[in-house]
Amino acid sequence: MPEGPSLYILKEQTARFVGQTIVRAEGNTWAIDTTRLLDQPVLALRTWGKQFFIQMPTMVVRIHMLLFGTYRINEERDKPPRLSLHFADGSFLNFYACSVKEVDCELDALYDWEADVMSDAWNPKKARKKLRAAPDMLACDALLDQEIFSGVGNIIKNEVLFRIRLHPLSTVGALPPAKLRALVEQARQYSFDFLAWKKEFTLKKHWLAHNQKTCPRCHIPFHKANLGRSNRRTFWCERCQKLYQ
DNA sequence: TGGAATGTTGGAAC
DNA sequence: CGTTCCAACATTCC
Repeated sequence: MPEGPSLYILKEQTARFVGQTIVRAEGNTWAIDTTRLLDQPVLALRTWGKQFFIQMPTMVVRIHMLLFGTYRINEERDKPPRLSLHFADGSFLNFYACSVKEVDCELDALYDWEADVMSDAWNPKKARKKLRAAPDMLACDALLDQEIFSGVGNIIKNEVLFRIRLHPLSTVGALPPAKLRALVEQARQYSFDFLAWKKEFTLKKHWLAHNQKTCPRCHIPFHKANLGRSNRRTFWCERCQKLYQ
């Protein structure tokens, strides 16, 4: 569920709730008082990277799916919902095993919307500028930095690095300008490929590096290790992916 | 079947 | 005081 494109799908599927009023709110969340949601109209549903915001007149609730979060629309699961919102027309939206919290209403001041790779506001020039300002950062960490590439997760990281033939331990400052540009371009492009494949339920089938044993390009075994400050699982080909440092 | 994983946070430890 | 490390959360898959 949790990378940016999946949240984009969530936003699409829940657009029908914008403008509706919450007539019942419950769930096992401990972080907010669900009675405060009662009788509030949903003013907007937004995403920033992997986060989902429910904007109401007097509060904004943030949902983060973390690793295991799920949701259902007009459908129950066999697990208790973390947050369940029922609307005047009888429809409902349930979230499970996610993080729920109230955030400051000033969303525009809190988040850099130009950093969201799924957003119309995505600003590749600004992303390159942020990268140039962090020359010591490793490529594998840069892609997971939500301030630069909001919405990119570990799958997208591995696939982008493989696609642009960049070694995960390359330092950002050592990248030739064309490679830096490709990194930024593909962070967005792969995210939209991810979105299309996710919608047709063929995402895993299209993985070239993530969770793979052998390089599909040169057929030698992939390396697999937890790399970088982020210490996340990384798959790469020592032959195809060039190291810059 | 135990362990790891599409992720983040907060607090302890240094 | 800054940074780094680690547990916690909770579900699915192999």
